[in-house]
Amino acid sequence: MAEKLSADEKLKLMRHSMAHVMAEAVLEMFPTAQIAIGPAIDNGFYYDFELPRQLVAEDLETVTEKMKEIIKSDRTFVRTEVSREEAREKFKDQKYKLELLDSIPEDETVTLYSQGIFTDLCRGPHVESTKQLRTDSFKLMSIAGAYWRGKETNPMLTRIYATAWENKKDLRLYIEKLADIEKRDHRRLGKELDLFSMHEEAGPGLVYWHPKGARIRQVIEDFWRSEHYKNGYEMVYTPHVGKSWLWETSGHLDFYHDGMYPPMVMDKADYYAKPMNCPFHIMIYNNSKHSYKELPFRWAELGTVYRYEKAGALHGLLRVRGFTQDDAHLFVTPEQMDEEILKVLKFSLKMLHSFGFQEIKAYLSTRPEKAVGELAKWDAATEALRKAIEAEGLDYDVDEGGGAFYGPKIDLKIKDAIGRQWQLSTVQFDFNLPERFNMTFTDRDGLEKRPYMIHRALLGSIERFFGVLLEHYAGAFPAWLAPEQVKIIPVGDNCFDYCKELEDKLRMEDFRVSADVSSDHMKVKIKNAQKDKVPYMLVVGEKEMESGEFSVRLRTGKQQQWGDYDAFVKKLHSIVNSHQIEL
RNA sequence: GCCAGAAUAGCUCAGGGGUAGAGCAACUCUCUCGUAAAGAGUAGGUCGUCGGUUCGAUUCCGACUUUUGGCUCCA
Repeated sequence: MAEKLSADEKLKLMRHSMAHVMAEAVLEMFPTAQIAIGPAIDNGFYYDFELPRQLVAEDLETVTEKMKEIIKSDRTFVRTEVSREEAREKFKDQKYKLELLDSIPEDETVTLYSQGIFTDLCRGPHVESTKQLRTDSFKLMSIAGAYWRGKETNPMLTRIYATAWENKKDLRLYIEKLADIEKRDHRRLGKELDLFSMHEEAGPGLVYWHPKGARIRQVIEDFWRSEHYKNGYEMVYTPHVGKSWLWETSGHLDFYHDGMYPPMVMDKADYYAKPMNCPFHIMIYNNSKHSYKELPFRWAELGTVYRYEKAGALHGLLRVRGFTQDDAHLFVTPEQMDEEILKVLKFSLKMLHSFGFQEIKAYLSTRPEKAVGELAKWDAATEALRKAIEAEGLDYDVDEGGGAFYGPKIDLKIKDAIGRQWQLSTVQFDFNLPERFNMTFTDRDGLEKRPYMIHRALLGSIERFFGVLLEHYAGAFPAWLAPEQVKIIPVGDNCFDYCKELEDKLRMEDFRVSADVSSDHMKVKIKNAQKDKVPYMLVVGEKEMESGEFSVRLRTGKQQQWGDYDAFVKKLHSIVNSHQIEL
C-alpha cells in the first residue's frame, strides 16, 4: 500500500472494500447466507449471495444502515496468508468460497482479508480501514439475479448492485447522469415523439413505425441507398421466407436452430422466416456462372430478418425479434480483397460520420480455436482487415480468437453524445457459406475458384441504429433527419391563409413543414413545436406579412434573422444538404 | 429461458375488500393573441388476461401475457 495509486485505482480499491462491508452487513442480517463473489465494477460494486429468503426494497435500506455502522466503527482490513487447509476450515460452511478456493492455482498464495468479524477469501488489496470509506458517497441500487459464475446451468444467486464514488458530489453527479440517460431513453422518446410502438396483442419484439418515425427511417434509408449506388453497390430484393433446403445447406438449421422462428408448413415443405439474408444473395450469385472479370459483386439489401430472441433479452428497439439489416455481401477474387476491404471500411466511416458520430473505434477479431477454412485464407483475410484499419489510422483493439468460426471480422463502435459505446458496423469474412453452397468463379487460368465472401452491415440494423440515434440526439434530430423541419406559427387567424401558402411553398421545396392553424394560442403552438423538437419555427404575423422577412426561432430558444423567404430557403437547403448537426 | 419488480383513462401517476381519481392530451364553447401552458364545460376506465378465496375482488392468492432491472444469449 506504500506506492502511490492513481485516482482510478484508489476508487477501485475503495469499491472493492465496500463490497466486503456490504457482505458483512448482509451476513449480519442473514447469518446463514452463502457469499459468492463481490468485485468492483465500472460505477461501483456488487456482491452475490445465496439468501434464506427473497430480498425486498426495504432490505436495501437495512443493509445500507448496517454498512454505515460498519464504516463508522473504523475496522481495520487485515490481510493474512493461510494454507489451503486453514482456508478450507475457515470457509467450511461457505460452499461457494470452497469452490473458489479449489480454483486458485496451486502455486498461488491464498490470502484472507478480515474487517471486524467478517473474513473473505480475497486477493486484495483493500483500504487500510473502513474509516477510509465514506458513508455518504455510495448507494445500493438494485437487486438482481445472477447465475453462479455466470453459467446458465448453475444456481441463481441474489446480486446487490451498488454505486460508489470518492465523495458525495461525484455520487450526485452519477445519479444526475442516470437521470439524463433516462430522459434520452429511446423507448421514452419514441412514445413522447410518437415515433414507434410495440404491441402486447401483436407480439413482443416487433416494431410498429408511426408516421414520424417512418419519416426519419425513410430519410436514413434514402441516404443509405444513394450512398450505396455512389459506392458501386447494386440493390437486390429477396424473399422473407425460404424452404428448409436453404437453411440446411447454409447450416443455420444446425447451428442456430434455437434462434429461428419455427417453420411454416406449406405443400409438404417447411418454410422458415429468414434469420439472415446471405443464403438468398448466394442464390442470386449461383444463378449463373461467373468470370473473374465480373467480380467484385457488391450486393446490398435492407433485408428484414426474424430471429427468436429470448423473452428476457428483448429491449426496446435495441433488441427485437424482427429487424432490418442494412446488409450487403461482397464477392471478390483474392486479388481484389485488400482494396475491397479498405473501400468498405472507408464507406463505413463515411456513413457513421454523416450521422454525427465522430469518435469511432475498431475491434479486430481473429481466428478462434474451432474454425472452418484454410489457415492461409484466414491469415490473408485477417491481414487485409488489419491493413485497412491501419491505413485509416483507426484506434483499434484485437480480440485474439474472438472471430466467428467462419471468418475474421472488424466491428466498429461509435461513442455517443454522453460517451456510451455502441457497436454499429461489422465487416465479416465468411469461409463457410461459399463452401456449403459451392460458389465458384472462373479465373483467368480457366480454373474454377472460390470467391471470398464478405458480409457487412454499416448501421447494423435499422431499428437498433434508430434507437441509438434517438438516444444520441436525445430526440432533437439535426434538420436533415428531423421528421418535421419547420413549423409555421401564425400569430393570429388573420395570417392563417398566408401561413398555409407559405407551408405549400416550403413543401414544394422538399422541406418537411406544417403550419399550425389550430385554435390554440400562439404560445401554446410554440410550446407544442418545442415539445416535438421541431428545429425551426417561423412565427408569422402582420409584421412578417408586410416585410416578407422572417425571424426564425430555433428549438434551442434562440432567435435568428435569416432574411427574406428566398434567403430562408437557401439557408435551410444548405443546412439540410450538408447534414449539418447544429441548427 | 432464469431471478426480482411492475401493469389503474391516450400519456404521467394517485388510490385502495363495498365496482375509481388528478394533471396533461382529446372534444365543445368563449378569447384572436408577438416567441414554452387563456378561461369554462364535456366525454373518457371490464383497474393487463384467466382462475381461486370472499356475501362482495380493481384491491388478497395463483397462473398466463406484456414490461422494467439484472443473469444468460446475440449467426
